[in-house]
Amino acid sequence: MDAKQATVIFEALSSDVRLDLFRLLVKYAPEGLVAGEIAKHLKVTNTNLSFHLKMLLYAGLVTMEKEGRFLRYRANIPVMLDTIAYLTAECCSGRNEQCREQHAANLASPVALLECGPAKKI
Amino acid sequence: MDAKQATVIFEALSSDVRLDLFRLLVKYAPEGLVAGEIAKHLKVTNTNLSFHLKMLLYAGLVTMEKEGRFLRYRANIPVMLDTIAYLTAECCSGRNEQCREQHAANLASPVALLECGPAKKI
DNA sequence: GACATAGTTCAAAAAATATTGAAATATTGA
DNA sequence: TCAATATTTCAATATTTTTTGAACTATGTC
Repeated sequence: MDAKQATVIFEALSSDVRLDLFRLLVKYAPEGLVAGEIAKHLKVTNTNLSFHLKMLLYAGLVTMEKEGRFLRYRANIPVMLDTIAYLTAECCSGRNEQCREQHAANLASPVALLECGPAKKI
Repeated sequence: MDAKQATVIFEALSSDVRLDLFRLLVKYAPEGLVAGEIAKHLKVTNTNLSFHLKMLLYAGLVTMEKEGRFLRYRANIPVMLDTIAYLTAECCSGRNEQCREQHAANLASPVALLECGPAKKI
């Protein structure tokens, strides 16, 4: 994955509606949902749902399959895994061991977050 | 991390300029860079750089520290690790086995070592 | 064929984001 | 103190994204 593809994916995930949408499809994986079922779960008009689904499709985060007169959407998990791999590479930049240790420490004691890289935290 | 925070982070990463900016700061971690140094690396006006840095700060992805008359910016790696943990949880949603298989099939990248599933981080 | 259903596309309006130059703030050094 | 430097804030403009309702396409049913 390159930076351009990554920004398209982050843009796809940067709206409340679309993140909810994607998480819903993950929840209903691997069967997915048809558009009408999605509309029942989320409070958006059909038109707007189409718009956001198209953005997720463009980013490659979901797939679409025709099913009679329905359209079934599914989360594309491998693309999400590639995204995670990209962030993992970007966030540590060759300091993977260090980051992994500190992340483990973070999980062990969430209050005292250890720093990975810079010695500052918010 | 909740969905609201996640969308703010994805929004921060959804612009070419800001993704480049964040990756630059990761590259120069843990020392970070002062604003002027950043401006030399990226082709952006100072004003616009300030604007984008502020968004990354708001998302928590970078930290700022005063240094005489300079301002030093650093990537906040723990926040990125939390983001990866969030995506890892979102992408599999209780179907860890299935995702792990897909991930194994995906492992062309030498970097990605994350497993899938909420309680399985690193 | 006529009709209802599922979902999309289109065009316009509304809202949010990005970029710019000028002015402001703060720090350093002479 | 004065001038130079580093960087931000402000206000205006340009651009992009989101939302909406109406019209359209395709499928299934009677």
